Amino acid sequence: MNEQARQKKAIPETGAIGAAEGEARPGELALGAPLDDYLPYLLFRISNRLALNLRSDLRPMKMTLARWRTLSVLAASNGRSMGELVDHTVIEQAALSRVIDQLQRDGLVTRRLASDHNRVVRVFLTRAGRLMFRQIRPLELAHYAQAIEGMDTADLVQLSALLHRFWDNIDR
Amino acid sequence: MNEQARQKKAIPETGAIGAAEGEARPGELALGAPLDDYLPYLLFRISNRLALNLRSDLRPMKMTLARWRTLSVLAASNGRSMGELVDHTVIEQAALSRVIDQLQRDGLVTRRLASDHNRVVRVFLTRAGRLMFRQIRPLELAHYAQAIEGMDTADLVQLSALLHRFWDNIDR
DNA sequence: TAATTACATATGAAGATACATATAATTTCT
DNA sequence: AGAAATTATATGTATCTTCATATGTAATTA
Repeated sequence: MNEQARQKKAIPETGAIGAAEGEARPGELALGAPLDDYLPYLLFRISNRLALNLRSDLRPMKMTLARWRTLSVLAASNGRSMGELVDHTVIEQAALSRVIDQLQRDGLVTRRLASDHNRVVRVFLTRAGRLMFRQIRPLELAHYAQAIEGMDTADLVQLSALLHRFWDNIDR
Repeated sequence: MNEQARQKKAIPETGAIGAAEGEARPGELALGAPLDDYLPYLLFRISNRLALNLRSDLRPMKMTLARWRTLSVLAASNGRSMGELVDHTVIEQAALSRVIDQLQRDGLVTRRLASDHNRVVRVFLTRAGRLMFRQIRPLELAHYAQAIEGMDTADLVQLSALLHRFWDNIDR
């Protein structure tokens, strides 16, 4: 990411090369249209850049993104079932199962059968898990502070509201 | 994702279990604070849900998300170098190299040495690549249409502007 | 209540990604 | 110009994710 950043601003958003070859006929999807304003693509890039940036902080403490997000969800809402974690983390069930394996191996969470339903597994942070969360969260928040630089509360409230509407539309 | 959707609305955002254990002392990061309004987390969930939804459409045509996004970037801006593609797709260099391998194997792109710099590789869509793009794009746009249901142009312009500011802050 | 279906989680195998490093082409420095 | 540093891309290896399916538990039905 570092080397790439240096050259970034030099890249034209729509190359003459591509535009020449991909001219759209009327009624057809434009091949040479810029992607930058397409919201899903913008959202994706933001999310992945944030992930990329955070990863460098996570690496020294042997933490991966999937594990970190899972830890965060548990920090906000301990004792969730696997299924609930799947929904909250947006990690696939099979992957989540192994994410929890790893967190458990590292002593950060424990699995316990739900008292009422013997097929439901609930996941709990351990003391070490809570400690790890408290240790990493500030690093994440530092990134966030940079991301919202120059944006005031009204902007953020607005952005949050719009994103929630977006989310409600796709989450089903 | 389907089974999970059914139970989703029943999940309380902050569990009493977690809240009880993770009470924050003054000046400390809240352990039991809801994650839902934390923007990076919201962005991540949106991005991943979109990805998850799209993947089911991509699967039948043997297309993966990384390959699709790369194809999209090339459709918007053909003949980019590997490095430029890394920036635009936010896929890591090593991963992108193999993504291009695959696309090339499938006959959707070709690699060509840049005429002036013998170490930069430029990537071009083939006819088949353009066809594939035109075939998949409508599916993606259908998802998008659903995502922005109920949002008017002003909302979208606003959202886009805010996200661009966010992006500019983190992209370096 | 035995059989059937649905649900929650786990696991094997294949494929994809990440990290470190290799290779090769330029550029910079002295 | 020659040596050292930089840049662009590729590749080996370990780890992670995905897809398909297995396993065990609970709910439904005949």
